[in-house]
Amino acid sequence: MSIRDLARALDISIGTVSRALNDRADVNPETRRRVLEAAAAMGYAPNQSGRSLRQGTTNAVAFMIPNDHDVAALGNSFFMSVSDGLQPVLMEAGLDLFVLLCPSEMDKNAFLRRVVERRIADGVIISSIERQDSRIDYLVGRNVPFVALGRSLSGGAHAWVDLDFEGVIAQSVSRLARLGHRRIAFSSAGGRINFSFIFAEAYRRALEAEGLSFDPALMIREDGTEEGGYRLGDRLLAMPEPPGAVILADETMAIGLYRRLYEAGLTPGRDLAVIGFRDSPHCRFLSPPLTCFRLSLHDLGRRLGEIMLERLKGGGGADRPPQEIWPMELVAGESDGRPSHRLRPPAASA
Amino acid sequence: MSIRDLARALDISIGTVSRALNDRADVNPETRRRVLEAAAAMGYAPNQSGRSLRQGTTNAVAFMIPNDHDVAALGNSFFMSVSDGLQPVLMEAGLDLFVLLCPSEMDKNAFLRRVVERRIADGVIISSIERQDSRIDYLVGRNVPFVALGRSLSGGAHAWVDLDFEGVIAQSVSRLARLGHRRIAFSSAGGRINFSFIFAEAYRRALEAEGLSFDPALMIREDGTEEGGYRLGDRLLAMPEPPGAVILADETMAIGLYRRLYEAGLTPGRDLAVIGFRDSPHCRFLSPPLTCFRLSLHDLGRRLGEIMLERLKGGGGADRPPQEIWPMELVAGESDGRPSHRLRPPAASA
DNA sequence: GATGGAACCGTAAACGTTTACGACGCTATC
DNA sequence: GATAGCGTCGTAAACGTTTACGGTTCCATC
Repeated sequence: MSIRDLARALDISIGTVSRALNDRADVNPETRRRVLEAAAAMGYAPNQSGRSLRQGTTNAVAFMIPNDHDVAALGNSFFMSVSDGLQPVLMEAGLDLFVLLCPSEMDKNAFLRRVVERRIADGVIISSIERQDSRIDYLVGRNVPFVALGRSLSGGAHAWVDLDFEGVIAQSVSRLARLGHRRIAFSSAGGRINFSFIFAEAYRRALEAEGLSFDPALMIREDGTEEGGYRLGDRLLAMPEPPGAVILADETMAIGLYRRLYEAGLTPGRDLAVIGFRDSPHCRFLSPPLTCFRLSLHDLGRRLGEIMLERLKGGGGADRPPQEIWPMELVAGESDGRPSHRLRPPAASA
Repeated sequence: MSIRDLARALDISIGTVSRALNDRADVNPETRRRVLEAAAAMGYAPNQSGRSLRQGTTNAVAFMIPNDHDVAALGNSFFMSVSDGLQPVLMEAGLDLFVLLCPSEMDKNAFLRRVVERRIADGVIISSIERQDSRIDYLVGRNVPFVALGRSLSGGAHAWVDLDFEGVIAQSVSRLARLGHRRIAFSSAGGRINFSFIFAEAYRRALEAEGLSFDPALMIREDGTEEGGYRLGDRLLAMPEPPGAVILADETMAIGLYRRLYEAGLTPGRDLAVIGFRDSPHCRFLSPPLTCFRLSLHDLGRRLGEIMLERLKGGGGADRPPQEIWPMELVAGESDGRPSHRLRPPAASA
């Protein structure tokens, strides 16, 4: 079922069929109608490989997301929501969206190179951006249209979209300081992901802005998972001089942290102030409600699509590529009360 | 950077280059070495469109997952984990995996047709199978290699893999009955998804097997989300004759249900026995621990990949397509205690 | 009636691969 | 020394499209 069959059935040339299907000008309206009708009737759709080969374009955009274990928690709901906004924008423009999962064992650079060199997509969206990310240098070097979901020190004038980590931390610290907190801990996953660095830097600056001193012992590295949050609770409880508040770089941690606190007979918000990061559905049912920050991932995804289309059309022209930081809005819960000094479990203090 | 450039650089014919790259027999080992070396040095990778066009095969498998709102909750962790097992198997065989998200506004059938007709992938994995699913008829009719993640009444002898819903319900009901429960509710999302029907049917049969009577009021339809679980709690509390136990078709509901119970001053396991479905990471931190069922989604994904490879190789031969039901193993928590009659909130009973 | 132009359509090349086929050179055999 | 066979390689066709180019028809104009 190729264009040839369709042409034969209609007794016209394949050139005309192609023009009719592609809405070109120089074709008789009546002919176009017949072609479209026959195509629908015979269930014809152009072979994408043929088109790609001829046009040098695949009509597809690849969204590369890592399947790492540490991102699995975050990634799930996060990337799905983003894709949900991204997809319709691309589809509107006649582009397919291929979500590509980079296997955990495979090098992200090698994976990306493979995708680009085999010409699987016209444009790429990369995520989980590292502080220095060679994928960006590679894409810039090969002049591949792309958008990064996350900032980086690499590259330079490439398009990216990112969340306002600085704003989140600044708001959190200042809010806690207003409540009277002077020892505010911060927990992040570390690693090479750039937002870990941004978070850490913003944390120090925010403390400074509030006139609070920085204590290295209060910057705690734990996975951004439920388990990580549980272990964070362990560590906080074991500290000789525990903080009165903790800010989480990943709200998923709150689930584990809450659990650990409850096990110790403590209540979040009363015995330890907790502020989470994103207002994710899985945390919406924590009790007491978690203070965190809202952002429409759907809108973010849509914007990502728009930028992608721009990059594809522009062909890497002289226009400044957009670089956007999306603010997040505080959602006040009841998890971040005034300081108390009850963090030691009752058993220990008895 | 095509095969022609590579051939020119090596001063041999493109035919030989192609044979060398594709590990064909009739090529001098020394020549092959030179070709591979040059390809690596010059960063050459065969253009996928060219290959596809010539071979009539795309070296890709499409994993079509819906982006519906009701599956968004389930889908997140579920599909990611499955993909994580699936991906390496395909990659080992030189196949790319494209995760395709069907936009919520778009008809699933139209989306699938588009994918198949444009020859985007050699094989398809479909999910969220409905009781009668025309996608299956379509794929069978067009002789497209595929595996369904979920049973259906449609099709017939096609390959599928599914979870053992019957076993889960039978185990849950019998376990609760042994604990002395006689009024056991069941909550599922309904809709056209086949597992809703399977669950409902299995529920009735399991009651019968235990000599318990079926009460339509105890089959409660709610979304398989946190919110759905919360509303389920509302409804249970409002019942004139509340059940002593409830089985959830989606463990995510447990999060909302727990919350609602706590708000009413009630404790899962003591005041209401709760059994969830899957042992998902998001429920692992519920307190008291949720009784649910374990299954390695990673293994399931791997098996899905193996079956896909089989289907692609077999070319739809005379062999029986595999149809597998994966058993799930009970993980005893503390959420399913003996019956009590304290479901009415203390305020109401006081 | 010759000419120009517009509207429409057919022809054929090109995209980058793979692969059937045949050609070449060499060695071993009778 | 002719021949067969093997190992290696080049040639060219084919996959399904799109598109530049030229051709045909028809109508309007001078």
